Order: sequence, then C-alpha cells, then structure tokens
Amino acid sequence: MIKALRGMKDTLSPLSQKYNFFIKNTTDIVKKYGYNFIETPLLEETALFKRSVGESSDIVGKEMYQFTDKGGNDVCLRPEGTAGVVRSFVENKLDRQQGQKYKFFYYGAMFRYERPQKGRLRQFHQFGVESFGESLVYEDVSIIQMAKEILDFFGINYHLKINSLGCDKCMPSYKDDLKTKLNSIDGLCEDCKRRRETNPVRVFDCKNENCQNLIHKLPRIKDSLCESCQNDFETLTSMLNDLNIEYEIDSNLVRGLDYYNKTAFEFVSSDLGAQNAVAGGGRYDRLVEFLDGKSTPAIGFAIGIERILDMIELPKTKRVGYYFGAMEDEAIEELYKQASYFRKKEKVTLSYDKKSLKAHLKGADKANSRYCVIIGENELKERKLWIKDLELKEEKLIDFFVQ
RNA sequence: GUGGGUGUAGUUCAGUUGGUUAGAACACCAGUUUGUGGCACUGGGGGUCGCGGGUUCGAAUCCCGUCAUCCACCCCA
Repeated sequence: MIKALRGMKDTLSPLSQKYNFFIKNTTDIVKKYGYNFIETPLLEETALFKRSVGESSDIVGKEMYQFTDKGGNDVCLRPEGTAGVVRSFVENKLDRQQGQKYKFFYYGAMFRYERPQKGRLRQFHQFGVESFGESLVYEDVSIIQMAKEILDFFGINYHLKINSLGCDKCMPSYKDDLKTKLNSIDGLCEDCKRRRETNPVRVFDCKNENCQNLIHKLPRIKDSLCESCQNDFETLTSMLNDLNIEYEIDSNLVRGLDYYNKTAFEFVSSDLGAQNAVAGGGRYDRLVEFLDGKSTPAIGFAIGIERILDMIELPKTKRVGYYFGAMEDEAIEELYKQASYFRKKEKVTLSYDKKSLKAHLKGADKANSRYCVIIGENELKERKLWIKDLELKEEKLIDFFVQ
C-alpha cells in the first residue's frame, strides 16, 4: 500500500470542515482590517529563503525541501510565507509607490523537513498577514489586536509574549557586545557555541539550564534599545494596556528568523504540546531592502493552522436538506428525477439502493438530513412523494414534480 | 540528527508463565415490526496480530533486524 510521506497528512472531513470554518472566519476578520488575499508560489528559488530567513537559521540550515529542477535551478518548497510575499511585493514594484500601504493575507502549505511530533508536521499550513509601508508603532498594536481578535473568535486559550529586538541603530552594537561577552564564557552547550557566531541573541532562547545560568546576567536587547525603539516599545505596551490586551514582556523571546527587528510577539497556548506557539510574528523593516527593494517598513504574523484547529470546536450542525430513498427497484429512476429537481435549491442525499423504509430513515439520520423523502410501491402508483420532517416528526404526501 | 513509548478488526483496546478455531466495546449490515428514524434485543460480515528472519513440537506472546507512528530534545506556526 502506498502511504503518504512522513509528516504529511490528508485533511478529511470533519477536519476539513474545521479548516474551512477557520479560513472563512479568519478571512472575514482580516478583511475588516483592510487585508487582501495574495497567493504566491509554493516553489521558489532557494536564494530567496537564504537571504530572507537567513543562512544561520535552522530552517535554512537543515529543514528545507531543496532540490535542483529539470532546468538546473536551485529551488525549494517554501518553509514560511513572508519571504514569498516580500519577493512578490518587490517584483511587482509596489515598493516604488512610496507612501502607499499594502496589506496582504495568505494561507496555504509550508514545508520543513523535521521530525514530526505533536503540532509539528513536514507539510503544515499557515494563515499569515503582511503589512507594508507602515512604520508607525500603531500598526504593531493593530496587528497584535487583530491576532487577538482571531484567537478570541475561536475561543482559544492563549498567553501573549512580546519583546523588542531593536533596530539597525541599536541591534548591531548590542550584538557585537553580546558576542564579546559570550566568547569570554566557558561551558556553553554546542548549540550556543554555534549561536554566538551566527546569531548571538538566540542564546537567550536556549532551554539548557546550564546555559541559562551562565548567561543569566548578560544584558538583554530590551535594556539596550535606542531612544526611538524604546519610545515605540513604551507606546506599544501602553496602548496594549489601554486596549485591555494582556501580555508578558519576555526578554528571552527571539524569533527564529533573521529578518525580524523591533516588535516581536508570540501567542502561546498551554492547550498545545511542547510546540506551544499558535501564532507568531513581528516587524521586519529591513527585509524589503534585503531583497533588492526600496527600503519599506513591514510587519506581519502567521498562525499555525493545524495547531489552532487542534483547539477549535466546530459548532454543532443542524439537520439540513433532504434524503431520498426508494423501496422498489422500479422507483429508483423516478426518485432520481425528483431528487434532481429538489437539488436545484436544497442539499439532497440520494440513495440508489432499494431498502426498507426503516433502513432509509436510518440513512437520513446518518446524513443529518432534515427531511426524508421516499418512493415506494404506493407512491409510485399514485405519483406522490412521501415526505417526513425528521425533526418535527410530521409526514405528508405531495405530488410528483413534473420536469 | 538524538532519546523514549507504541504497532492485534473500520476505530479504541484486551489477549495470563509461549498451548485448541485471536476476543470485547463502539461502528457497519440485517432481523425483531412483510411501510415509520435516534433506544433496546438477536444475529451477521470483517483480522497477513506492521514487515522480514530466528528459537520452539507449537509464537500475537521470546530474540534479532527493519519500517511506521506517537511523544520529547532541537527548532518553530
């Protein structure tokens, strides 16, 4: 038997219904904030992700589905959504429209070659938004508020973590300083030794207790922000306070993708497993320029669809539509015609099998139909349909519809 | 890539120190009512015991290998 590849799942009903339920309602919410749908290719040039996500990240370093296509191009399946949207933004010259604001939302499959576990698949789905051209911190507030609105809509239990990663003015000098300090410390784990060379801020993310003790006293980026970043962060927190959005400032919060700066945030939920981030994002003011566009501020976030679906309860569905069944072989063709007529307006479940009335009523229950319509010996003779309302338990006979 | 757990019916799982024809519940189908659903009762169909090899008179059970899956590390949505 041929099976799906490791870490790749089919989405069957009822999960697929949950998926649609999530997409529809989330789409409605982001549209209220002015976001428009964008779709970018699943396959992109590998260089795109190397330059945006960053060579030092695990995603690029070891998790990409990368291969050479028949034309000899170095390509890979997208491991995240932002890079492709930014590429499209630049390629379509939207960066030339200085002062214009662009807001996009997307959803679809992402690919990372990792060991699957709870909340982690090799092919998974994200719903993401990206806002371009807005440098003011109010947009950061707005996007966090929007994420919160989405999670609240679905009744998700979560906890919001925020941090500031600094900007071009304050981050580089801080990083250099941190690197020097890290180099003077002995006993860091192998991962942290690697991190201090590539992306030193990430050591604060290390879950190794020994490392945490060693780096405990090192300065955090949050305490080394320049005036502008500091002011923005204060505005952000005070506005979140005013909006009654609860948060925790987590100075260890460091996003795993290199393009982030300034505001970074993550919504985590204790209802998930170890992979507890249900949504995450932040500002990436330098990325458009990295990808050869005109410097354009931007911010975005993504929701892990499988993870949020795990926590969503689908509302109970009411009985809907009609179930059609025949009790005689000779009635089936007539039944088909009558069902077709109904199907112009209503959902119709049609059984081709000759069965007892009881069996058909059971079938109607299983199909969650509101009405059960039967043609048996009597009905065929009199050219009438027997219809029972399964909720009100009322039944009647109506004439056949002439086609 | 590393560690641990688990693979038996469509599903969730029993299966004793190795011993007749591998069981249950739910689900499915039919009947009890020759035309009245959800409940109940009765009956029925359905299994290469993950796969390969080994030990044994005999393996779902013990041993080795392998694959899959789950959880965790790492990392992230």
